[in-house]
Amino acid sequence: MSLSHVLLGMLNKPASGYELKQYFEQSVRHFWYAELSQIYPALAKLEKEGMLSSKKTASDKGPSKKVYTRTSSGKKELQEWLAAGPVLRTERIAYLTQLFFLDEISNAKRISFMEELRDDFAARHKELKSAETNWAAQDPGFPDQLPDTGLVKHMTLRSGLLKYAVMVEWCQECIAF
Amino acid sequence: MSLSHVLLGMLNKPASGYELKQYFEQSVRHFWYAELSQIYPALAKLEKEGMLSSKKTASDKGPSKKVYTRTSSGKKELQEWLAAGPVLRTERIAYLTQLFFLDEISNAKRISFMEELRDDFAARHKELKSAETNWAAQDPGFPDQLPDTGLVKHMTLRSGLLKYAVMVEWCQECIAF
DNA sequence: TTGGACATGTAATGAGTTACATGATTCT
DNA sequence: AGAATCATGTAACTCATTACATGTCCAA
Repeated sequence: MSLSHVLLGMLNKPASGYELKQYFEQSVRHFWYAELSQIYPALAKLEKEGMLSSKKTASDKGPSKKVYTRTSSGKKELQEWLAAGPVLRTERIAYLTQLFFLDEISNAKRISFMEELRDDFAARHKELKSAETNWAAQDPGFPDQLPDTGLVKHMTLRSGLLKYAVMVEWCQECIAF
Repeated sequence: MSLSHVLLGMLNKPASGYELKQYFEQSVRHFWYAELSQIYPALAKLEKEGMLSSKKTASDKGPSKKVYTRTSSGKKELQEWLAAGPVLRTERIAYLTQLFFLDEISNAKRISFMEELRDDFAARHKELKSAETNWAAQDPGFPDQLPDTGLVKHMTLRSGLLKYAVMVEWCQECIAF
């Protein structure tokens, strides 16, 4: 239901598959993941469906690339997806599932599991914090004078900061217990 | 990588596919989802691999059912999965992805999107809260005298309560802005 | 007797992962 | 010359969703 929509969202500006993968890693990566081997066929399919158009373009570094542009039909599809409201309760959170069954392993292993989890949440929090710092340094309008585009990015960023902060505390509480 | 492990975890006590689906809806549903049409073949595969054994058993209500039991090999597989540490950064959270691109729709639509999101978080919080209340009513040992099994369930429940509470507040903040 | 919960599956399709394959360009 | 990065893909496989198909047992 979804990589296509993510790509349509990212193709706000024309880009090649390789570039899209890089943007992925810097932003959407925190809540969506895709391999290049999934991205290329997805782009081809979107083009076949008329949501994107492409043209070969010389690259500044490396071989020539296939740059995709979102068509009006692609934009419409994206807007319909968004206007239909949030896609809810489809998340699959492996670590919570594991935690739910964690009584199947020893107490020592449970603790190191929770420590690893805490460390990862802390790392994610730190990543977001530094993204925020960089943004603030580069953009004088941050965080109060943002355009719509920046506003929703900021909201997304903030949800991560709040969530990971709570989750780190929660892990500490679990470990302490 | 995973429905199999979830099933192995739930087969702590023998159960049929139909029963497992019901347990799913009551517990794991908050962080994992599976259709019956996915569960049945997964159980069959686990049996073929020697992780489960099954036998046909009469039901109190309805036709006879196929009750699966976890074998020692199945238990070992589960423990290895858990001992390998948390499966991290594989979550795909559709609503955050949508939010990230939400500047593509009108302000009015953005607000109703956030309201719907907030209402769902609030509903999830309420579901967990009532699960906690029921548990407390039925179990005199709740929450301080829990066995390992109950302890990890409580930890999981608590993570959801904390997370959804923060997310509701965050939505409010977004809407107010 | 009919509707609902109980019970188990298959088939077709779509989405995602892992492994493989190829080649251009740039930097050292 | 060799390594790193840039660039695009295919193939085989696994996992997940949607639609279909079938049938039992019980209560109203």
